[in-house]
Amino acid sequence: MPELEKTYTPADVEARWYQRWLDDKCFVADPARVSETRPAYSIVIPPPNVTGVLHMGHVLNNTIQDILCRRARMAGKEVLWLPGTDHAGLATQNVVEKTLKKQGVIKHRDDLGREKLIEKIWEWKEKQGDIIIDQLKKLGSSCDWSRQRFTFDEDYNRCVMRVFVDLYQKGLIYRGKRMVNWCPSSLTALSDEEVIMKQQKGFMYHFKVEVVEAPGTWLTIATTRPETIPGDTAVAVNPKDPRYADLVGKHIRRPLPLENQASIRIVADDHVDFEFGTGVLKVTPAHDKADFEIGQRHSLEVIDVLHPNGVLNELAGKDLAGLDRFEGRKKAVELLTEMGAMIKEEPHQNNVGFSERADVPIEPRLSEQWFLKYPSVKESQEVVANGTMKFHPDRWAKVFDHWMGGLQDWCISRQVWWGHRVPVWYRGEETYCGVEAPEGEGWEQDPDVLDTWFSSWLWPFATMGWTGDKAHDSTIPTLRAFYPTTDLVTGPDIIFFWVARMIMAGFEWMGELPFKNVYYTGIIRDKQGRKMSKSLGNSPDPLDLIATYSADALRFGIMRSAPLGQDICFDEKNVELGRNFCTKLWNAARFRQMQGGEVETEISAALLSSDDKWILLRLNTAITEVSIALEEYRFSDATATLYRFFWSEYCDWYVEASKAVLQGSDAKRKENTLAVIDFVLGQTLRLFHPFLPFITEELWHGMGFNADLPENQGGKSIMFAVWPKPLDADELAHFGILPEDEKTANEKYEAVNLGRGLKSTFNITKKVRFVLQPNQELPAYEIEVLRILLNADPLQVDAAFVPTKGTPSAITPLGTIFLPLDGLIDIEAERARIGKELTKAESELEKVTAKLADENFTSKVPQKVLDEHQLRKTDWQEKLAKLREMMAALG
RNA sequence: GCGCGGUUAGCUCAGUGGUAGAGCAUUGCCUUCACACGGCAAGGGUCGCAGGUUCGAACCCUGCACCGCGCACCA
Repeated sequence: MPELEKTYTPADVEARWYQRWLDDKCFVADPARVSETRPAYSIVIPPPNVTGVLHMGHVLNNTIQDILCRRARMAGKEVLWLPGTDHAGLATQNVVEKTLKKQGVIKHRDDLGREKLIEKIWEWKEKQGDIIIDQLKKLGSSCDWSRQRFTFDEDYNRCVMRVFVDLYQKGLIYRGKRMVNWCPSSLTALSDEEVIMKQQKGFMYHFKVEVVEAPGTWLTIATTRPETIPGDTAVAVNPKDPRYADLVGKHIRRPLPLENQASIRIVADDHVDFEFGTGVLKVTPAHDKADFEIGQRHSLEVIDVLHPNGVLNELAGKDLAGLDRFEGRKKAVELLTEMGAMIKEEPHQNNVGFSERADVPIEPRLSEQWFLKYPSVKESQEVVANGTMKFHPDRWAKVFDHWMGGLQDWCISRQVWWGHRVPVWYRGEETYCGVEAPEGEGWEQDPDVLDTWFSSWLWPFATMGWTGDKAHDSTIPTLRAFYPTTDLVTGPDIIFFWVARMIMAGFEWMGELPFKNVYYTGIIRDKQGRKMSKSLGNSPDPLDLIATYSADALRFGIMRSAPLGQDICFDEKNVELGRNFCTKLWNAARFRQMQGGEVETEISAALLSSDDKWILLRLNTAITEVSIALEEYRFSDATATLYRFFWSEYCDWYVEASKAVLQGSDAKRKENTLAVIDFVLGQTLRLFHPFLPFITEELWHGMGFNADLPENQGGKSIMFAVWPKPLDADELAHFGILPEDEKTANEKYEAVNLGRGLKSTFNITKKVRFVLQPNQELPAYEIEVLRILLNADPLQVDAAFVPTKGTPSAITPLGTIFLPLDGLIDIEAERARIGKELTKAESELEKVTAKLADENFTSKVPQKVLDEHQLRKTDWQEKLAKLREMMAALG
């Protein structure tokens, strides 16, 4: 057995193994290997933005995917984890534009023009685009990099074009002039999902207008946006509102712009809530969605008073034109005040839609855009509702269903340059839609590009070579073998953006769901519960964490704190704990090596100690728990089990107890104990591998566990070693392990705990003499284990032991343990200690006795509960009697 | 307004009807021959509040409060 270094150096080890895995093509999926006995397992990565850098959300998300993939590999599946990046239209263009501006290359994107800017972005992508990919590799992600995709690759672009054309031909895509969410900063339309409502503190302005037909009659209007008054083309009241019934059909004089105080109509519309404000609504069809609809119902003129960038235009009048909308608001208030129309302004809270990316209030704006009526809605909704596709946790199914039930057409065109261009050409009155440009002269392509998500929703199949030609697609090995994918791991924040749309796309073009399970991670928060974000600067750099603690530690730390379905409260302490855990694992392995000898593979049933049997049973439990937890996506439970099993059960109890054999002189027993250790360690490394890929691989080889294994079953890499199975009934019988063996060792450990407690109570820090007055026959081996675990010197076994007055003692399942403290007896302290225990025993006994005396209880309770209480009563009675004896012995 | 989560030890969380748990943190002791990134031990909770069901409630039911999220939205 080779010798392990005294300290573990993760940085070297992690880099070395990752390169080895790549060189050995360990992550490459081969569709040809898929068979009935070797089922396919696949995940497509949620493609990170190509401009992105790894953040804690990626760490969480990709660690989970990697765990699932590695575990599937060990379970004998052919695994494809398909990676790639997203061109992220607007986001990327913003980043590159900003960089170019900073470098002084341009002042505005028009300085370069469309083609040149796109060229620049491609250059940037070639240079910077793999940063996040490299970071994912640092984390240990076992993606099949030979299949890495980019949503703007040529092949992928063709998929997007095909889908557009298909939907166009089906009549599901149309172009129309509609009210859309306009971002005045990015100068593009946005989908409803890209608008975030935020509560804003502003003012409600009340101003009065005069009725034209009845001079001297004034109406008061409440508005939050006085700067849009020049765009008003009516005022509206509720038809049922008695206050204004006689005014409907009359006109008011619009106060702004000053040079054009037009007379506009008073209309009646049900939309107006007469309890809100003054019950009089100014109608600005160009700048409000609801107003636009009112305008449609009453055939109102639409006056757009804003430039696309949010600056008021000449229609707003000479006083307002050229002002930004917020400046214009102040100016409009001034003007109204000056003319005496302003009645009051009061603080007002309302919700304003913000552009998700640019973080500025959006403008509802009338413009010509492309829209999509969602396809395959019914199938998509059903497949989740009936559980064919499972959401974890399943409460997201309800959220999904709700959204699917209220679908609005999707505005898919964007007025940016970086993205898939709308495949539509115009020539005079002619329109052509096709994957390729039309033949002939004079065609001009639509300038818009498509929403990034219009490409992302094809990800599960467009990455696998999909062409849209059914006959051909059915011959594509990757698509055949790995679609539909098994699991999708993503955040619930993109359930509408991405998940829902992928489901619809899957049905529409593959005729099948795109994945069978969706696991929604939590959102990572800092210790104060705040969402991690760049602007708050509260997100640690995962690469720093990896440098400080190792990738394994980061993975373990984040998994430990990621319960299913809940947000994650991130604390670097967890990563530190992960690091400590790896160190523990390393040292435990070293301890085994220091015992010498080769890897022992033969366990002799006859030579198994009670502790051996115990640890084998605990291992069985751990294997079962971890396996089930992983199947149910309970990653934090799985890590908790691993932690408990390895640190507490294996290291703290089993290894310490085994020292009785290892430090003894019986070579045969020693060899057998080593065989148990090797078996447990080998299984443990396998269980840990999905979580801690690097250190487990290093130890797997360092300990020689790979020797004698077939190449594809752990000989080459632990990642192909067979996932542990609990010993079955036959195997347990073969080793002579009975369920009660667990109890036997537990009783011994309880005795140890009590003995240590005594020592601690009396502040004994050195080796000391214990006396055990056993209540049963105890083999020498057990005595020796007790002696070692108690750090006793000596441990005297004496059934007839008569303690001197005041000797501290404890009642244990194996008998009474005494701590004879010749000359050091503090009778008062011991009396106090026993007194405390007495009180506890008395009160417990009282409680259980009272319950058992209650007919109401005994007559209604199931037998099992009754027995349990009866037993508890006896236990406490015995204990109490002993304690009284001990007290009496103190005199 | 509608809906969904959450509220258990200082912190992060397990615990779906039968003796309140874990890890971390804290405190004390220990440089014991794998590991001080370690070992041993100790202290610490009327389970958000109020009712109800039950022999028995952290757990089931009703209402409320607070925190977080989503959807909708009235100028």
